[in-house]
Amino acid sequence: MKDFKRHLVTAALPYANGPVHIGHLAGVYVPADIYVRYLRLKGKDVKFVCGSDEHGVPITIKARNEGITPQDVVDKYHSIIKKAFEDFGISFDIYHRTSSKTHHETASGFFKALYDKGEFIEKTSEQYFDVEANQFLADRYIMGTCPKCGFDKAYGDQCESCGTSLSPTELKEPKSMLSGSSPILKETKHWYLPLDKHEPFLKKWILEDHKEWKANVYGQCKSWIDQGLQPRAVSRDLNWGIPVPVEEAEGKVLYVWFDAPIGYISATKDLTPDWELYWKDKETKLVHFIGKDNIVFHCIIFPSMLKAEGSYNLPENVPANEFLNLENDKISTSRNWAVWLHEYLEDFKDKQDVLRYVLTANMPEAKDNDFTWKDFQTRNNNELVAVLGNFVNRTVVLTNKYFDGEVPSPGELTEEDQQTLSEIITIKQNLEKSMETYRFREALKYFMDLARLGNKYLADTEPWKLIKTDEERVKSILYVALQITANLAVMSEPFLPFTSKKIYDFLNLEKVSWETIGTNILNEGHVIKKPVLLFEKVEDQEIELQLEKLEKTKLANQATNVEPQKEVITFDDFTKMDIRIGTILEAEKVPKTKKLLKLKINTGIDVRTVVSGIAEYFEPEKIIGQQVSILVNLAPRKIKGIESQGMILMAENSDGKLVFVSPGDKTNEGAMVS
RNA sequence: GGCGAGAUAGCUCAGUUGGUUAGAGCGCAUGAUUCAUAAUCAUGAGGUCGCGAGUUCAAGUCUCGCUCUCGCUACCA
Repeated sequence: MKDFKRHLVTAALPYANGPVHIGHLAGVYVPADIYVRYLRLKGKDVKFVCGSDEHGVPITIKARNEGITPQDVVDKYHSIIKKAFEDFGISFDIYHRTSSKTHHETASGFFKALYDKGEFIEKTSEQYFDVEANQFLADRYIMGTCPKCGFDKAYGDQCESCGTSLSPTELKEPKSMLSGSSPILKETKHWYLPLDKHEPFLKKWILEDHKEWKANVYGQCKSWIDQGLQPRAVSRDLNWGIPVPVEEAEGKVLYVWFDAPIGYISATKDLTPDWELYWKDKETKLVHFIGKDNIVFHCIIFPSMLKAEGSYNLPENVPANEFLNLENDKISTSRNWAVWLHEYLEDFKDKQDVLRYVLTANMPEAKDNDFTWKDFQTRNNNELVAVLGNFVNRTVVLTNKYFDGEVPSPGELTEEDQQTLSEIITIKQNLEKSMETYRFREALKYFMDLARLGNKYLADTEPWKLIKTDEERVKSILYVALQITANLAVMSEPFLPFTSKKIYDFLNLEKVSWETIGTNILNEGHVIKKPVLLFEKVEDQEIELQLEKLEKTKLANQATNVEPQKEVITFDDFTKMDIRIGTILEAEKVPKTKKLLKLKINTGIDVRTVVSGIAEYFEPEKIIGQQVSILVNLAPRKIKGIESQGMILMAENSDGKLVFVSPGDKTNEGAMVS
């Protein structure tokens, strides 16, 4: 493995429209922090940069909804996020933000450099423009009638009623959400990064030169490259963001994914005047820590940008984690299904390390993992308290009890003693190997092995018995046990920084470097203090409290999930709809689809074919004979080449499951619903 | 449906280039121990490595097909 002179480590920029939760921590920030702390302990020259990603359309929408400015939104979440990271000991050298002046200049300059080199292609297309507000409209700012379901409040990118993805020009009667006026189509020019042009380079760089990347990362990159890369737009018509630094680009900003990764560079600039060393010197190793949703940006797009510019380093590795679930359910900000970092600290004061430990031990390195409170309790009680905390405590207590807290001078060490001490070095080497290959849960396991080794050593040597007969021997034993404890203080620092500090404190020791591991860190005669408990048990009731909290969230979601009433319609509007009771005669899956069933339905009027997206919830054989409500006078529509003549009425419950709307008692086909 | 990732002990997961009797932690059982936050230590039970073929002297590991889970994507009136 090449030995680099210095390291630059980045962690994905969190998007500043909400606080951060355990998923963020487990996926990106804890592993990055462990890695960086380890490098620092080894005396490496390392910079660890991150910051808030503060541009993009969702922030402007949130601002509009809350009646505040986008700057207010990002100010609020930037400070919440920044504090959460500090509280958990995520040791950034700088936590920056993309709304800063430095970033605007850097991103702007980066664009200009590529522009001047002719690295972009320009394309002109027609987009909606609000004449009153004098600006182009983002897809989300256009509302109109959905061409598919007729819902009159569909957005330009998606109809919330039927879920269809749309493009703004498909909407009927489009209206601007800014002024309410009808927008006009107007030509607008945008700049594209021709990823296709970089394809040969990416192919070699990733597929040949970086086969060591994690399977999920390598696989996803390969899939993208194999499918052929397309030019990607790097500008948007929006007024929140970084203006495109070209004369003819008034009212345009850099697309958020273009500006966000440049945030790593801006952060480094504000951190050190030597920033170029960290970005451009070939002796610097660049590593991006991200979640799996960010793989394409960090492995394909950002490297293409850097390559196009020409003077920057490319990442040596991009260790992306999978996702963390919570109690068997996807973590979701909008559904409030998460453990928020600031709330955790309210309930578990000063227990940052417990969470860091549990998240590391169960880190989603190779596949999605599940966080459960029960597991949290078990790991705390059976591993942190029983193995680590207990070993340190018994060693320090014994030393205080037998030798008044003075590190005893050992006699001649037995083979067992030496064996045990040399084991520390083996553990150190294993741990280093894991760290350097980004296997942090494995590294954590090795660290815990050291505490286990200590417990075993004490059980085997039994100093509490020997003290009655052979005090000299006990001196050697506690000397060895104390060295293990001191080694634990050093080794725990990357994983459990708060705990590490506690151990150092009562050992009355100054922080030492990684390379001290395996040596005798505590000198004989050195006086240690009384121990403090490193961890305390988590009781059942604390866990129940958390589970209740989640249960409440579930209930609250069900309550709030009820859609508000739609616009009032007249009786005439209603009578236009012809809804009948029908019976399903035949049902079969539409080939090559996941959700579609082709149904033959006896409507009383006739027998007709209806295509319906219910295949995920019903097996075709089991719904034959089922009575349903069917809208019979809906205009026919072709779906997957089959003409669908009507629409089955379904109710969606709070779990998202579909149920038939059918009469309570068996009714004759063709009966009208009114 | 397309693409990617995953499926190994009751639970959570390792298993790097195919190589002896498939490992760890937790849980469980039995025993030892009492310095320690009733914490520790030892031993043991427990696996058709998702299913089915194939390549090989040898397959958890490679190839093909299938099933299920997760993510992206398409389909949903």
